[in-house]
Amino acid sequence: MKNGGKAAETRKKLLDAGLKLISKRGYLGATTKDIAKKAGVAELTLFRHFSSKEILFREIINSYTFLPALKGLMPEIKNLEYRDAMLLIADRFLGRLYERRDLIRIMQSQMHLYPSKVKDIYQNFIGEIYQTLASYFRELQDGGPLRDFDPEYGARAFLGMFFSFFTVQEIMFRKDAMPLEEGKVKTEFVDIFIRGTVR
Amino acid sequence: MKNGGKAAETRKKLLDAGLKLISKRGYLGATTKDIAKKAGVAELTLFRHFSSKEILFREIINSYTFLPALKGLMPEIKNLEYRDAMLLIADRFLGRLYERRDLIRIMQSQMHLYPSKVKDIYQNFIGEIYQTLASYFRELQDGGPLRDFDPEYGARAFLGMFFSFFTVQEIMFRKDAMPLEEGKVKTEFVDIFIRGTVR
DNA sequence: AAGCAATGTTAGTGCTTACTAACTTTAGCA
DNA sequence: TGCTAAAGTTAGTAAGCACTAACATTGCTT
Repeated sequence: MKNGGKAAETRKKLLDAGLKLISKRGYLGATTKDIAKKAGVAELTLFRHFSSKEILFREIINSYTFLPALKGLMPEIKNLEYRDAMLLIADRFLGRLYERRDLIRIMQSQMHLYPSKVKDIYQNFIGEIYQTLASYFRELQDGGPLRDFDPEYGARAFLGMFFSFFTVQEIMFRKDAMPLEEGKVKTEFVDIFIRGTVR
Repeated sequence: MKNGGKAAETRKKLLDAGLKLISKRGYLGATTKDIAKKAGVAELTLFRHFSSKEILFREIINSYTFLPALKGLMPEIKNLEYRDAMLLIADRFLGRLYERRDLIRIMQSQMHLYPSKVKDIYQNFIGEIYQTLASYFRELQDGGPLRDFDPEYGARAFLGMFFSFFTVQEIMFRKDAMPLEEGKVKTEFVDIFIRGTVR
């Protein structure tokens, strides 16, 4: 392994440690000393890789920005029935949220520090999902099985149910209050979204 | 006005200023100096009312805890049609969220600092709403117009749509991205919840 | 008018933080 | 073996933080 490879490895360790600590304690609560310790390097090494704490934070946000999560799913979905498609989308969406829970925690708690940056990320992630889902609805409305509701609002309603569930379960209380079972959440929410609640 | 009245007034000003600043900058980001300044008093006065910053924070959380928001609505609701009832609930719920947006911001970002305290508050507020709504569903299922879904999950789905909408709109971006119109949100979300999305 | 509770003013303490300087140690590669 | 990039070690700085001491001032109540 080259020397450059070692530096890149250290850099990665610092980004990982920073992500976890900041998501846990907030930007101000996570000290450079602790981040370095968690990464297993000297504090000075942190500053050799990132000239300030703020730059480290920016790099964390950048490097962990997630790629589109749903777009690649669309071809696959068009061959499914409506209900199965929605179940799949719910599954992937929740999965993505779980994968990125640290980043989401940061977004929710550090929004005030870097509003524009975090906004960009949010729009990359959630915004793209909204659009994809809304256009899927549009197709199914045009001569398809769906009634005439506003697709944008529908996408927000659907994803909002799951996002809120995720927030309560994972961000606010770590599993120890108001537990709902994940599998049942998917089917119940999807059924409500499809059939509504009246007989 | 008595002297005690003046002290109580100062105390209130400090609680108000603390709520706003902490909700904006976080617990660590809001300094006692700034809180006192915002309240229009000397920093020392803050410490004469609250012996430490942490105690000030606790008092803020305590004093702004909201009372049950939906329970009092139930008698009123039983005379309404299902759709009108759900619209009213949506309206009150969203209204309550707007009223308490500062506290909710704190809950979302400072959860990790005081998990048990904030958890209590959350359960007072949201938990009670869930229960109330779930039992309303139960009644309407028993020989009423509602089909047989799990009422707990239904309550979470319904309130989750609105909570998520509120979060995105008010907490994450202050109105400047992905705007949905509030009135339309209520009717679209309620209609989806009632009728679903298929024809 | 006098007393007293509440607040202001000024100056400070000790601690922690982000960040730096100067020098040493390690480990891969020519 | 010796060069070099990368990291370690130690010791520090300046600034900001929560919080305190000592004393002066305000204004309501009687």
